[in-house]
Amino acid sequence: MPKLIDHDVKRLDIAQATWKILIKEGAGGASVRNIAKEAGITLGALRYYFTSQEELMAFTEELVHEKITEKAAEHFMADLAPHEKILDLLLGLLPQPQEELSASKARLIFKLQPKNTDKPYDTGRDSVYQAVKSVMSNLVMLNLLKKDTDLSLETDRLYALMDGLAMEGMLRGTGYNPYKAKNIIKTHLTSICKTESGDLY
Amino acid sequence: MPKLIDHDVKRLDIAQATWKILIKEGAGGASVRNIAKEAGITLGALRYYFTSQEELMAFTEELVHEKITEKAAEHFMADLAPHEKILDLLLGLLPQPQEELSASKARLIFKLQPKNTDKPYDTGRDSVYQAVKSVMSNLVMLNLLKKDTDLSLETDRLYALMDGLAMEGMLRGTGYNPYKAKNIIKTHLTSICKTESGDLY
DNA sequence: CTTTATTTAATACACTCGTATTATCAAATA
DNA sequence: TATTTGATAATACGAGTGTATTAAATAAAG
Repeated sequence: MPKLIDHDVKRLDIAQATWKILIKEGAGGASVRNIAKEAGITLGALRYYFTSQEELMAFTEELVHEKITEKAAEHFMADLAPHEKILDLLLGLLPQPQEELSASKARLIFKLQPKNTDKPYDTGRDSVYQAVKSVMSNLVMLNLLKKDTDLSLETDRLYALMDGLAMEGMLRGTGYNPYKAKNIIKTHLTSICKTESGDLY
Repeated sequence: MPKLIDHDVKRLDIAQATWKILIKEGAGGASVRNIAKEAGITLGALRYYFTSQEELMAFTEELVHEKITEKAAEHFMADLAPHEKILDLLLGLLPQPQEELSASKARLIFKLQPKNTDKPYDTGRDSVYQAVKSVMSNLVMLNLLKKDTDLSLETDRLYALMDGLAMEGMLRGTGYNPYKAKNIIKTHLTSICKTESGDLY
């Protein structure tokens, strides 16, 4: 009977506005009023689609993680050599310059946002950690890792490196050099892979 | 003529209270009222010692960086084998469990705090970056690095790794395992150092 | 056209924020 | 002791926050 507005589409619109605000002003600027203004709706309209700010944030965070997981899956299915695929995948997890809706930055902001629940951060729900795990698992399958590699340790090492690089990418506004990040990841992959098969990276 | 209260000592007290609040509640909880309560003084008293919140924050951030630089210098002068010194130094830059006033956590919080100035983050003023640079520089002096090492790249790689590990340490409350971090750093140092001199780490 | 459910808009409430103002208290000098 | 100056305390102001409430507008169904 009412106006024909797709509820889910509108929720996506609002979540994207939230996303945009988060990147532009950080978590501190993500007030419901700011978000409503960014989405071009009023406060009441926003509250019609999301009954609380917490719900909106959870929805947006989920959206960001879905986007990252999706992107990683696409890279996995690319028609490239394994080492090329892996390199592209990892680079895709970092902020890109002039990226309007950076999933990497948004993920970091959510990750660093202190939840009122005092439970520690759950890496199991981190899309980037899952992607890194997949990458390492693939390297094992392809028998590319050096002998006597501690898989768990190397997974955590690569994960920490990715988080550090992502942070660097987020904090540096314009003067961020993605080529440097690419070279760092290449160096890292080379150092954990067997050397016998030549310089893959 | 007045009460005999050392101005600078009191400013340090307040800065320490700020530090404590930052770690306990994050940057969002660091309101002047919260800080005053933590320091056991009133709002007016706080404003007497710091004319603005911004000044207080800058003072506290400076204090944190001084503490880190100091600690790193101590480690450098320790009477240990070079590789032991370096390992201890790097570990000292990470959050330690049950550490009341963690300089590492406080530094990260400041680093991630979006300044109203839109200038990008200046690594030159980051005490941890300086420490990492010193470490790498030392490895060069001692001729411990592998041949054809890209010093700038490896410095940035280690820096990113340290930031990632520090983040992990900050986000995990109780379930944080410093031994894992130690092993990761050991592995990393081994991978960038020459192998001929045996397993140093 | 009227009804009805959906969507929007506007305003209000209680709270916290940083800052400012003002008066009061304490102690060392004269 | 009186005075002066450092230090403290209490309160207020305007802005911003999340949420709640209520009235209005919209468009499909009868």
